[in-house]
Amino acid sequence: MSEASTPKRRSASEKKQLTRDNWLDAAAGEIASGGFGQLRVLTLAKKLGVTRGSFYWHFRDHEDLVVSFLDRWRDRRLHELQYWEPKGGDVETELRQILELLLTDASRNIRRLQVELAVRDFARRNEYAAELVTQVDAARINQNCTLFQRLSSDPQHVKDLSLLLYVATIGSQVVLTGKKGDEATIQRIEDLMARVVLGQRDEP
Amino acid sequence: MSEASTPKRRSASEKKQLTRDNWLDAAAGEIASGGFGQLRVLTLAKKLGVTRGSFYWHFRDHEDLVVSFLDRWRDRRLHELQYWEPKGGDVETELRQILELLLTDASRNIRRLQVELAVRDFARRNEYAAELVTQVDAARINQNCTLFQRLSSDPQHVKDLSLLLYVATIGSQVVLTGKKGDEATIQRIEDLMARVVLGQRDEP
DNA sequence: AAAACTCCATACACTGGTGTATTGTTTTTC
DNA sequence: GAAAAACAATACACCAGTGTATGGAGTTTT
Repeated sequence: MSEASTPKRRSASEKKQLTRDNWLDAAAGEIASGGFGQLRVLTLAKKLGVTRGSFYWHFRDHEDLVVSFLDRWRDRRLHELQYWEPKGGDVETELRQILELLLTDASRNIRRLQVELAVRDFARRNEYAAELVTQVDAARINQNCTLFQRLSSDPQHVKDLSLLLYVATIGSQVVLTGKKGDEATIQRIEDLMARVVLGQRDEP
Repeated sequence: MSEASTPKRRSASEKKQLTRDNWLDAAAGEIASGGFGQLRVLTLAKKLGVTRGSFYWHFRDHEDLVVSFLDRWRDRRLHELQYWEPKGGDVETELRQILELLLTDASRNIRRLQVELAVRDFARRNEYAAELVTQVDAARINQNCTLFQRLSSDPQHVKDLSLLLYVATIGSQVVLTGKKGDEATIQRIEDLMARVVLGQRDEP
């Protein structure tokens, strides 16, 4: 979080020293492709071109790595919500922006998506991860609520719509996992959701 | 969780011999709680009160167990779709039945849900599992389509609604994973989805 | 009842992974 | 520029898990 002056670009030839964050970045790759269950410090070390001796300098043990990774993930997910304020004057365009952010945009960054799904899966058997996931979920749904307040005056209705939208996006990310033709499908869901939200506006 | 610590000799007290399906059932428990990554034949053997010698008689190796489990899962998921024909004369009550089946009913059987989520997660890094999941997804969405044909005359609209409903259900199962107050939340989603589907009826 | 088949136990070899201790090599700091 | 601190390599002990080979114990077949 606090190192801005040392970007530490390490290529194979430049043997720069590693930071804790470098290890976490490498871990992200492993977690994205194989989940937390496949997270091996040995594999990470090979990937970074060092031995495990380095790892046990930066981290206490394997669990320390996992917890640190989860913490960083939570912090980043919560922090990024700040920049989500849409700035379209029209209500409909604003909604479109939100939907695009939640669906199209999220599906493009497959690495981030894979990590999120891995964290969600891990949360099913790890108390700490589950706690962080609920925090992030709550924050996001709450965020949607504030964005949707312009669409309806009924607060309960706003909450319901936010929740529906959220589970729909998560479901899309789970079901449509990078297959062909998913782009178009996501677009269809996006359109439909927009129609749903706009159509349900202010009718109790 | 706890079993008799006498792996020594299985006394002839009606100790029935194991079948392939018994092993698969035990595997379901492990997969539900820990995912495919935690599937150990040693643990299974302990759970069943035998040693690994038995396992390697019924299965060629660990992979054989996984593939067999996935096959059985696919077969059962496809087969159960047969019994989903709702028989409510009214269109709305029929829709309600479908929704209850997809949301409330599915969330109650947490064991089945956990297994499904584990399979989905495993599918992200296993080609074969991914293939089976797409099969099941397609079959279910298609099923929803046939059920929804009574609600709209536009086939594309029917497809869209089916897909939206499906991703919403999956998303619910992923997000609301057994926390407190989920029953009520699911009920709200169910109501909202019903309003969405009925409200969007036959308007292109 | 002997042979054959089915199912399970035991023992062993082997792999891949963790964690620790110790030493070696760079960077910082004074 | 030397001491100190940060980082990394090596070697080791150790464990959990797989797969295989082989030898039983029950049951069924002939």
